[in-house]
Amino acid sequence: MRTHWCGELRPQHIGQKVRLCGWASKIRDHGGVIFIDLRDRSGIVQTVFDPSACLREVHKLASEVGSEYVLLVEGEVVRRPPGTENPKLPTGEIEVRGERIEVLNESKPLPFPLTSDDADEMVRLKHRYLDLRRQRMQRILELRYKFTKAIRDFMDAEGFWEIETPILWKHTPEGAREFIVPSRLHPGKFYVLPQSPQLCKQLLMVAGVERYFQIARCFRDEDPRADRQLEFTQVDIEMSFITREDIFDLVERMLAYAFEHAVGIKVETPFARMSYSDAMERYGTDKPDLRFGMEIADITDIVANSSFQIFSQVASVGGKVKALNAVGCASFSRKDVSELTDIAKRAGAKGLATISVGESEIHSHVAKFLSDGELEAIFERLKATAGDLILIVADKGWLACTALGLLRNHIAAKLNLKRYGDWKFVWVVDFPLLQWDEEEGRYTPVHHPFTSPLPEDECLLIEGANSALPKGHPEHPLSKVRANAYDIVLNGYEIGGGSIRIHKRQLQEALFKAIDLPMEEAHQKFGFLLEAFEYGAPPHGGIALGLDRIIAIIADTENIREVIAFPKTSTGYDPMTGSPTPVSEQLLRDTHIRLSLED
RNA sequence: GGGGCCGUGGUGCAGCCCGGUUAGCACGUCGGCCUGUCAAGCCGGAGGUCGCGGGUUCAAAUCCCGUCGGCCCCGCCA
Repeated sequence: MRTHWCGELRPQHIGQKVRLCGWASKIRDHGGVIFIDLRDRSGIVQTVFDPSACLREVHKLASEVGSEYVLLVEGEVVRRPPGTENPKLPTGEIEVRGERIEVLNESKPLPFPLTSDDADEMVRLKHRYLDLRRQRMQRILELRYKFTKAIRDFMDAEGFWEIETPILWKHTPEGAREFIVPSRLHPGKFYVLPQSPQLCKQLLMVAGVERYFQIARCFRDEDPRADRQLEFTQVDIEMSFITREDIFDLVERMLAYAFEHAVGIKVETPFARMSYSDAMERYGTDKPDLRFGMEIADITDIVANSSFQIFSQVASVGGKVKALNAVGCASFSRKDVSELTDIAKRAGAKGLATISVGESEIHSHVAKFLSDGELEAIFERLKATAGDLILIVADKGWLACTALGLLRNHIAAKLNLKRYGDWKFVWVVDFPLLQWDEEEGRYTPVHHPFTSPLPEDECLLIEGANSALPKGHPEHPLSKVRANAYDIVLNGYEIGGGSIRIHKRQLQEALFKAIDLPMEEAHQKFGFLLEAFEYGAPPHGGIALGLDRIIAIIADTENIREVIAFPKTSTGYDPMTGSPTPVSEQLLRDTHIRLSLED
């Protein structure tokens, strides 16, 4: 139908007759000359219908065109008259002199403007097919395609096979709440949609596939957030006969390749690395944003004996006094500071001490309790100079760090330190393998129950079984086992995580014992995997990357719905189709389901 | 499960605090004029149960209660 794309026309096409297809984006009818901006996937080009240069009926047809009419326009590419070029358009030096116009379809007036970005999201989602017509959304769709394409190209070159795994899967307790699918052929029984292809990809390793990947859809029936959806996509990878170094190397090269080939962004490799405990100590989070400094410092030793009772008391019971230098924030208003205090309190801190450093004086409600020597030592440790604002939280170590971590992010956002175009990847390693679950009264896996411990920590798993210390105690061997697991973090967002898996029965049994999962029950839940592991399972490990989140970061949006073609609202509703909906009585009967709705 | 913010013609907003004209503005839309615009311009018109229900009041977009929907956060997300 067409000879060219609208957006590709340049001065080099001048003189050519072209036939274009697209939508009428913007119409400027001067009574005489009519301009119609014709838009297709590639961009926009101005078409002109001049009554002195085209047939009368062509001009009449053009005058009847409405917004978003679907058009076929034929004409000659000409240079725009001097002074009328539009530098805002890539095609702005030329225009198409319309000689023929055909209305392929009409359009009703639109429910929201396609030319601005601030329409109500609900309306956009209801008419997503219109929303996706907008150039910004098309760029995102294109970016997402190019990114996954690059990943496929790269993984192919590395010898990986993309293998599809079942969507109808088996219910396995632990982990996220699952979506269930009733079985018509097995009355009263259900499939579930996979939270991730985790177990499948491990079975593929037992199967000798060695190098697997998949752009995999995953489903979790948890409350969505700005950066979460009920269904999302992960780049799922698993390899045999490797150590975590191999995974790091592969993923670093893969991301560098995809960033460069999809978006032209050069990414520095190798990525930074940081232990979990380091991340918590220095940044107060397991997903530090390394685009800016402002590290958290420990000043417990400086103020342990100070006359400020809150500090000395916390120190004497094993707590920590942590501080952060909000560089250049001395001028924060009372309101700003009270906002900071609220954030700290939300994290569980009892309060926030601040010291505002001036040229010759300091402003602080705690300074009078601190000696000059103590103040000097604090300034020195935080490299504080005039104009800075020091924030101090005294509490249990991890709580003080977490509170300051939140403040660090808040202040950086306020000071505009989270700059777009800065790509700071970091591997966070050596997570604890287990965490104590107060409610359930047992240890639970931080990652998942097939994550191996660091080789040097395996003995702690055995020791743990015989320890005299109460479970949950921070010094209990089981609290101290580090996992051979890793997260990858980009600009403060966790974009993926993985581990080297357990592949030996003995270690797996020790792990189940540590989390108080009887072998019998383990077999009920994961029997197929445990059995598979008895037939020569190779050492293996892998990672899963959150594709939606990565695309969102590149597209510079906090909202993951922006990078999903047909997303759902934060209650899991789809305004376009109206789903979820009730189903017919017949379908319920077929699938042996009786509803018991309250009220 | 809990908390915060929001809901006013098709779209984006104002009005709400301190109740009282015909609910205002911009965009879009419709009609007219207009031969170089690109946020085209000028003139005119249509379009609103102020999310819904209840209450207070002589009187409610405005105050109160409830409810529905949206967004964000905590819990949750191995």
